[in-house]
Amino acid sequence: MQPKRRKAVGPTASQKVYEAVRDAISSDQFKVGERLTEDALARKFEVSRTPVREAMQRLASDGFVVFTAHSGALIRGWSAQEVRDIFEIRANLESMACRLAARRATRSDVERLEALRLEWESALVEDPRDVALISERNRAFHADIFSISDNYRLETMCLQLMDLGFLSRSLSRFDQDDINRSKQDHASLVQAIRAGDGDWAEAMMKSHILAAASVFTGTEPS
Amino acid sequence: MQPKRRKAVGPTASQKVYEAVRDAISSDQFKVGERLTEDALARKFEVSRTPVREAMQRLASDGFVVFTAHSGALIRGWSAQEVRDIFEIRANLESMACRLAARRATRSDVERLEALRLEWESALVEDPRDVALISERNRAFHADIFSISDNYRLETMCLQLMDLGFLSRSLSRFDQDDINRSKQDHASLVQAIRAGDGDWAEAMMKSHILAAASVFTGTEPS
DNA sequence: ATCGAGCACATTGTATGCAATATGTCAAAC
DNA sequence: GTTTGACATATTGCATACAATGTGCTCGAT
Repeated sequence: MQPKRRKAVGPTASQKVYEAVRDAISSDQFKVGERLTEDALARKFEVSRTPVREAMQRLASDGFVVFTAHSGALIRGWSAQEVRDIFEIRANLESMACRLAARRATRSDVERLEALRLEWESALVEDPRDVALISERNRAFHADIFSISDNYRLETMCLQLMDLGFLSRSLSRFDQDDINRSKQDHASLVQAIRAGDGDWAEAMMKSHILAAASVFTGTEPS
Repeated sequence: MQPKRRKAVGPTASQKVYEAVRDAISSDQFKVGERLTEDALARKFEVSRTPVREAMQRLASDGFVVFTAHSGALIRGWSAQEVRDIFEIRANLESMACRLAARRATRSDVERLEALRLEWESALVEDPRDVALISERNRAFHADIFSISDNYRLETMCLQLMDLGFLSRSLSRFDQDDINRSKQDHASLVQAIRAGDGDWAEAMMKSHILAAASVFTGTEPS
């Protein structure tokens, strides 16, 4: 509960549109190839086209939409090749972050991470069908590792890749074996980081991600 | 020489401003902390503030400027820590690209890469003080490796990191030994890729970048 | 002299209008 | 029936005006 600032002016309209549309894309609320017309979004959020355009620019920069001049923004889809490429990069970057995290984690970092892991497991046990909640907590767990790595740029890049949108789609393809493996992976990750064992942590994360990739690869949605 | 397209309409004003400012930042034409006011840029490029704002958004997204609401864009500087972080990431990502390039390079890829290497060496020999040209050709050489890796996303990310701006600043700190080592590194890189030896190529690139990092690290400009 | 409140100015954020461009439709030619 | 061109419409790109916010300065109190 942070102190209320005087003149606590909210985020700008542009920012709000950006976040709303980004979250909508991440949670798969648009169809691939769907066109995002500025007027429609402007009406929907009750702002003018200007902040909408700025939000679109940023979304395009992040890779959520493709933006061609005079033609506007389309929700982009991912070819099997692109999905494979992205998992390849994630396997490298996130395992790197994990190595750093193992080297740099304090005792309280490890405790917080473990708490996040348990929350994720709870969500998994309580309602295995609540993909949104499970994804959210999985994201929080991974994001905390990035944060512990204490390399801000790396953290940002990892988050960007993780948020590209097929995370929740990926989870829905997991069977029980995949879920059990993931549980074990997360537990081992915390253990490796707690032990300060960079090699272990790195290898663990790499295999964790490549396993997720193997579940996803070869499936072409929509 | 590409065929003239009908209706070859130029890039948009926003795009032109973006590229111009980005190149200006990359080639170190702004002082760190300098404020980029929209009006000033608009007058300079003879456009309105609207496309300038869009360019600023993208530059902020790329990490060239920091953009705080109601305060505008500042040329961002890099702490020693951030520079170290970025080199750390580059060492990982670019060596990954290099491994992929070694696996996937065709004969003509290797020939083109070797040609780029030789052009870079020429620039180095002809006028060692022409930092801009040498940087440009060094960039072309590395960029070609990214391209050969055939992972578009990876290519984009590597380019973004490489273009963050202290590349040319870095080069100016090289002494003769550093230059000789770089020449040897580049030659070995081509050799490793030609041989299709992913391990070698990856290790070579990693050491190449970490060596460059060690030259740069500990020096805090401006 | 130093500090703080308040006002004036500079700059950014947003809305709106118009110009430039793309997209879709329909008719005519083959 | 298919294709090609032109025209009408929809949508984006940019300019301008105004509102909201931040910044710095003056002026007065202590």
